[in-house]
Amino acid sequence: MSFSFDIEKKSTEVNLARAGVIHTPHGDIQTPAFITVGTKATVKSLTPEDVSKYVGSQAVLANTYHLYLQPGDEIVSKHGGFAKMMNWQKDNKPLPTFTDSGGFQVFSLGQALGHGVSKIATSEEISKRETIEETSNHEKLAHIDDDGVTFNSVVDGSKHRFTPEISMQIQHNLGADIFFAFDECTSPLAPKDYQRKAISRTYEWAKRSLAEHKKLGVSKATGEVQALFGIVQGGAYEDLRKESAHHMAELDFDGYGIGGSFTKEDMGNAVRWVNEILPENKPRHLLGIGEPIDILLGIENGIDTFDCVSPTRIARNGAIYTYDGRINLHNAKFREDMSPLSDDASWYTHKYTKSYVAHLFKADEMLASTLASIHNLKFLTTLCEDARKHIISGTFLKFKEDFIKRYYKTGE
RNA sequence: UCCGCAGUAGCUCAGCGGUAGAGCAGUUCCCUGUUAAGGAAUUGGUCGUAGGUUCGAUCCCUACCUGCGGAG
Repeated sequence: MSFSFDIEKKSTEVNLARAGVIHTPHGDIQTPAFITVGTKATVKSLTPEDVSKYVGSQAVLANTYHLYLQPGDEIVSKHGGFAKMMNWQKDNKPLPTFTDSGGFQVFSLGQALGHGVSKIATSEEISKRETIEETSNHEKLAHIDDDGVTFNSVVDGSKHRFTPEISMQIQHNLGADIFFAFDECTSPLAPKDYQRKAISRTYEWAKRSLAEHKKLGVSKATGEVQALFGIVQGGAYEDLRKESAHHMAELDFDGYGIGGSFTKEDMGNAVRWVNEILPENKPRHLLGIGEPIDILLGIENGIDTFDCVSPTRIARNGAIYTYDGRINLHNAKFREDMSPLSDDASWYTHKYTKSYVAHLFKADEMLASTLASIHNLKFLTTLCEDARKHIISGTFLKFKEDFIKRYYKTGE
């Protein structure tokens, strides 16, 4: 069985939104869908059963950079791929997986390291970018050239090199159903001419990724066909985004990722510029995004799948999503709040009070991270499921507006 | 009863003749292809009580109170 994508229903209200199904050798993904991040072949603080059963995640995304360094992609391959290694399945049936190419680490361990630079910037920060000078070579853990990236391991400091070819070889060992071309993710604070250079480099790397993938054939780990997605870059610039989208659209990828940096205000626009160009019949993944509002904007503008560390990261630090906005369980007012974490009785986290989970956070208990992570992942997973239903029933816009009205009513 | 030691932020403790600091706790904030169970900000004190010395006492002196240890 191989890879394909069916569009089940195009939105009757907005041009780009659609509900679909991604078929993979390890099961289907109903889209739009939130893909849970398990960087090192584990979703932090959760068992695979938590993720499949209590969250209901359809797929997990792991990272090439991290698994290459630890435990090493050859070991992952000996397990039959990272899905098997981490026991990612439900009722003994395999579930789909993604791997990211390691391109993002070029940014997060390179230009961004030590600067507190996020890939999401405000336009204000971008206008002040000249105050951010080039990081000195001693501080950076990654150095980019046209052929690839040389970097130092965050595990032990040892020196390594990624090229598009090496990323493909590693990802064939990791064995995900869907994996990404090796790209360069730029800082939102990088000047435009650098971002222009980065999209042509990403284009060259995309062609090399595709060629290497074809040469390698099926996954070494699973013996199955893998789908390769090309990545569109271009920062917050409309012309660069469109140029990059045209680059990728002309290549024979199975689907597309939209990566890189956006301004908070322009994310929906950037996604629309790109998705109006990308071929309609191929799935589109928005890399590393999702706050609830961003997910709705992405779906409206033609995104099929998302992944994001935010739900689990903020969960580990005490924050959870609610339909009335994000709350911080460290706040004193939750000490005696007897209401359930989730109002929905069908959710696993309905059984726990805010007071209890707040206590777990204050006591520094591991279960706090577990419960909050289950909750936040369930929230985003459900958000995507609900969006899907409303696209099919033709009521997406009202659903989106109602959600946003309620979510932002109380704060921000 | 005597001797010694100690009383400084909610807790554990620094400090010093020029009207006080830290860590933790507390109170908040931040996190978007995870170097993240991470990071940041910030509120708290008539320095045990009462006198005295001094230009000036949390610091030196006296008494008292409280706690701990020792002697009896």
